[in-house]
Amino acid sequence: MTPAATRRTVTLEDVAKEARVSRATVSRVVNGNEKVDQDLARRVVKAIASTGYIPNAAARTLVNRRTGTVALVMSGSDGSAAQVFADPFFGRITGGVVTYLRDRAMHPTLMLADSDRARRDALDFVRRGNADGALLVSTHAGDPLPQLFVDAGVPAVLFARPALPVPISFVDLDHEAGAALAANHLAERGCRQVATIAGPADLPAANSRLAGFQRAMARHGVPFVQVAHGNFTADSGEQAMIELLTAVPEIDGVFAANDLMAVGALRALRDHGRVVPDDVALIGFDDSEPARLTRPRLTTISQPVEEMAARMTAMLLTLLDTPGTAPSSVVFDPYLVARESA
Amino acid sequence: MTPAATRRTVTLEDVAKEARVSRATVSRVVNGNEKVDQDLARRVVKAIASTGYIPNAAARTLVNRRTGTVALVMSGSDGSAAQVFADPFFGRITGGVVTYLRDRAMHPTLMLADSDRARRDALDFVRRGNADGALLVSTHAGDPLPQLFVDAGVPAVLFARPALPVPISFVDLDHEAGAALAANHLAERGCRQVATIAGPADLPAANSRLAGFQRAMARHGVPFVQVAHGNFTADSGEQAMIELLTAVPEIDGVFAANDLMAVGALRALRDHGRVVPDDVALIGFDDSEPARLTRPRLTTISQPVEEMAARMTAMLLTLLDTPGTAPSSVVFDPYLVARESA
DNA sequence: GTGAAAGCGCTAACAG
DNA sequence: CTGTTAGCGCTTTCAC
Repeated sequence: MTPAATRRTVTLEDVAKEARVSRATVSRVVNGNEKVDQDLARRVVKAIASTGYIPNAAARTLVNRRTGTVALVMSGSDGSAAQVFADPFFGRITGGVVTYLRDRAMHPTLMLADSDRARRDALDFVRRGNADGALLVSTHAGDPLPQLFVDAGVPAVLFARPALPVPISFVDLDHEAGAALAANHLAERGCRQVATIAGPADLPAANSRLAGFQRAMARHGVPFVQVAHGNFTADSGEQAMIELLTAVPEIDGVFAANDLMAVGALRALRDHGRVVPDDVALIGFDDSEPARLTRPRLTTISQPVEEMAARMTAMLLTLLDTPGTAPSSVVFDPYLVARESA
Repeated sequence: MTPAATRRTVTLEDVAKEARVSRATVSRVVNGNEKVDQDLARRVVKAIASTGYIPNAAARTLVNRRTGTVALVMSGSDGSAAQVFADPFFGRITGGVVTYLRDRAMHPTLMLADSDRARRDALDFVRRGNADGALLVSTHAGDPLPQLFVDAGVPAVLFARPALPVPISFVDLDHEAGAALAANHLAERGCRQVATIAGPADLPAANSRLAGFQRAMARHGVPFVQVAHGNFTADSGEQAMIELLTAVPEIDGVFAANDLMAVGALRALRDHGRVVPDDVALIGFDDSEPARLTRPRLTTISQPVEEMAARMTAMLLTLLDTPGTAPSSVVFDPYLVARESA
């Protein structure tokens, strides 16, 4: 073999020279494109190896208009950086996205959109062509992010239905149905003094769960359910449970709008000498890791986050390949995972 | 205002024409670079606004050799995608990295290196210039990733000291000291029948914690500590605790090499009717979210992951700005967080 | 099938 | 201070 080249940077040109062909031919071989003569191809391959050639992504992108990168934008309420990443949700979404993307030789670039400035940055990131499109994990109701992307005509797909009616693709869960599952389970156990720990009021998903739960309980002859609000953290769940305990001393069933709050509720219940599920049955939502870590283990409503994230990614890639496509949506069905807490 | 341009893509050229200046001048204004005449600058700014100009990242990168992106490579044992992202560690590292990067207008691209193929992809990603450098979260001992990057001369910094002696920068924690902190605390409580739930044997950090614990206990006159191994998951911790309970029935103190395993141990302990901390004191490691969620709350050894991740990122950026720099390392000090479990 | 040549959009000397 | 002129490395018609 010839000694490895010491040049600052090996280009297509160098390979061409080495293989005694034109740049165009090397390009064709590199991209496995057209029909290139076997012999030439062999020579090119050898030249690539001997020169240690590595294609330059920027040059490619400049002409192809493709980066192989998508922005994964975590939209959080202002200044919630730490909390966003601490939530098990983040890991699950990321896992789903990465897993889907890697098989297509693509990668997500992480972005936090928790201020006007950050939102503009995220948008500009893809407008400048740093990414081909965006995956928006949008949460709260007033989030201007979706509209921002739609207005700019930037390809994007949402995780969670937009609160405001924005013409954009999204994946979501049937939150109402999930909450109804919890209500049914509680009712079947014979719970009558039922309460719920709801999520933040500015979060559409949280409201759907609350509404779904109330409606379903009403169908079971329980027209009133006490509600306390939390913010999806364990501590807030504990706090809410304490409130509930005072408001409804004879409480025998609780539905928490996510697992983390259910974990907090579990703590409060234990501290107050209530045995779960004997004294009070408790159901969470999400079926995330924490649900499996408690004692008793949490009965919960499963949300297939990884699968949803993968689907969202697939939708974005389709959108990228077929620009004109109209927005579409996919709503996943939740199901109840019966464990020990209810 | 003139009507917004409908052109397919607005370039510097268009802005120049609109402002009646040269491309160079526009470029200068855009980059806030040199001293440009106030009047011209104003005209340019106006033209940028009226044309809706957005700089093209690829073109820029092609000449600058900078992308503003760094690869965040999570190295996992083969085929552990899901587990990597489920670990609270992942979120904490990501949080630290994103937080540090965003102020510098940079972003991390996520990558999972859990196979030879994936490792090469990660390396090529930055070699092709998709990213300026790499942050390697390398775990297990045999990991070829660090060496791979060093051999290729690609700028990279590790999270966790490399098992094999590789000339590369890294941040790490003084695991031995952390374990010793746990040992001292247990000894001070008067624990004598002590055991530890160690991490995977192929993980340097886990071994250091084990060694540090054993050594410190020996200093306290406890020459032998029973050890059971887990794999850093809660389930494995529970399993290990069960083993320990049979091996050392009179056990009164346990040190788990991470919080997740401690959570599992807590479950086993409860199931066996042992009261924590009265019957047996339990200490975890990491001070991650789960440590705060249990009842009793976990006494644990704090590892400042976010801070370490930020520092690692800072080191990479320095390396990028000053290519010739010799590898450096920063070792953080752990401290004990006393809560209720010990 | 293969090569020549024309850009992709931008920055950075280098003159003026 | 500003404009002119080369490229950065690659893909892609378009002739041969």
